[in-house]
Amino acid sequence: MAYRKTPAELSRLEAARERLVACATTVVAEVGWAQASVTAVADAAGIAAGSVYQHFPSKAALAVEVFRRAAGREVEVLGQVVHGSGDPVERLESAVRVFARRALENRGLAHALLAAPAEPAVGAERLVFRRRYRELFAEVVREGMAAGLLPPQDGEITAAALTGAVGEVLVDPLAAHDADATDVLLAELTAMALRCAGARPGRRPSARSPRTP
Amino acid sequence: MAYRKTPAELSRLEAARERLVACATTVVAEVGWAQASVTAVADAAGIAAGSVYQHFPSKAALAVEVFRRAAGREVEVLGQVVHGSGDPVERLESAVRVFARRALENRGLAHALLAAPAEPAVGAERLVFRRRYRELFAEVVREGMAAGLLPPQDGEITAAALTGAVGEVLVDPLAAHDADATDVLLAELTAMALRCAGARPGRRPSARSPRTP
DNA sequence: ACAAGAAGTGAACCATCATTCATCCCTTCA
DNA sequence: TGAAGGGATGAATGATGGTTCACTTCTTGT
Repeated sequence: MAYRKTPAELSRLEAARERLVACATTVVAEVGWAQASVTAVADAAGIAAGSVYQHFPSKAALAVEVFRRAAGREVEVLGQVVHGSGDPVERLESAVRVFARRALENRGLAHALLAAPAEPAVGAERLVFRRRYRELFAEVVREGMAAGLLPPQDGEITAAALTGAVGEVLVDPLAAHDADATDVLLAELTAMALRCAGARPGRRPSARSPRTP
Repeated sequence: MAYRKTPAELSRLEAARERLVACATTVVAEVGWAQASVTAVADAAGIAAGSVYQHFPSKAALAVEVFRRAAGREVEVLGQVVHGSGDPVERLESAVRVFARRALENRGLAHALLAAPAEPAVGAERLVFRRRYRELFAEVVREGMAAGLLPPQDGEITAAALTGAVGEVLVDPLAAHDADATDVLLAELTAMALRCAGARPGRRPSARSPRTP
């Protein structure tokens, strides 16, 4: 009799689950949470609707997993920048640039993570991750104040403002889509962010084309 | 026979419609769009669910009307401040303070207008009004630049950032609710906004308690 | 006061999905 | 090879909530 154990069969299960999460992420990035029905997601993954429940107890659980994975990646990347090298102001500038660039590279996903209407479970998760974004920005702002590079301010509020500001600029169809316009947008955004935190202007003119990580 | 004409009966109809919109606004401010079912709204207005369709062809139409009224009031008030007296920087500061204060005074409504998940029709309307907010901020930023009070920048981007920043700070449960904390929050917010637009600091120390319209 | 017409009612209707489950099929082990 | 244990299936189920409509109630003008 075939007992419930399976040597490499488990990996097939795990792979199917991963594939499901990946496909669901794609669907959500393309059509938003509201249009991402269980059927649509299952179709995209090439499985039946019922099979989704082999991997997740509910649609909400799948949605939360999708959100956590995607948002976690962003927080991870942002954390690397914020905790990287350079003075606090440089790191703040890099953080905003990286945050914005990644969002511009995958607008659909950025919209889903930051703004798209979603079920309550995802909304709650969104608040959690927004706070993480904010905490990262707040850290570097506080460091900048401690180093005397930024004027006294409430780091939390500045951080919240930066999160909201970048999101607002990115989310609705304001900027063009060609690479040149993207560079200009990034330059304006980072300049705005530095002003917002009170960094003294006129350090570097915020170079356009050369690669600035 | 009573023909379809009605002298003062029309006003009763109009009053009922107004009452419906007002009650729906209250419900939305209290429980959000998602929980504001036709039944709930009708109950709040003291009418039957079916009667809603005497005044609006669909729930979406009612929702859009509710949104337009409320958001229109905000745009109106903001426009008065932006087109009021004082130098551009003063008007920018006032605009942010008024925007934020009004939102703090009615958090539920602010959340509904700025962030709460909503049906597509309301989402579309939200984009329209966000653009109006932005245009107002952008105007005063451009004036500030023309007057040499603000450094060169993309007024649209700064305006979008201000809208997003204020929304972000206000919307999620960050700030306390007592009057004192509100004053501090408003002071920090306006200071952040002035930095964000690049206004030279140190003009007025942004008084706390005295009434600053 | 009465008839006609409009507004109000709320239970029934219908569409949309998430979820379930009887069944099928594939893999595993004797 | 064959039987058994689970994953996979997808049509049926159920819940939710917007919308409709046959009927009641109210107002109006004769």
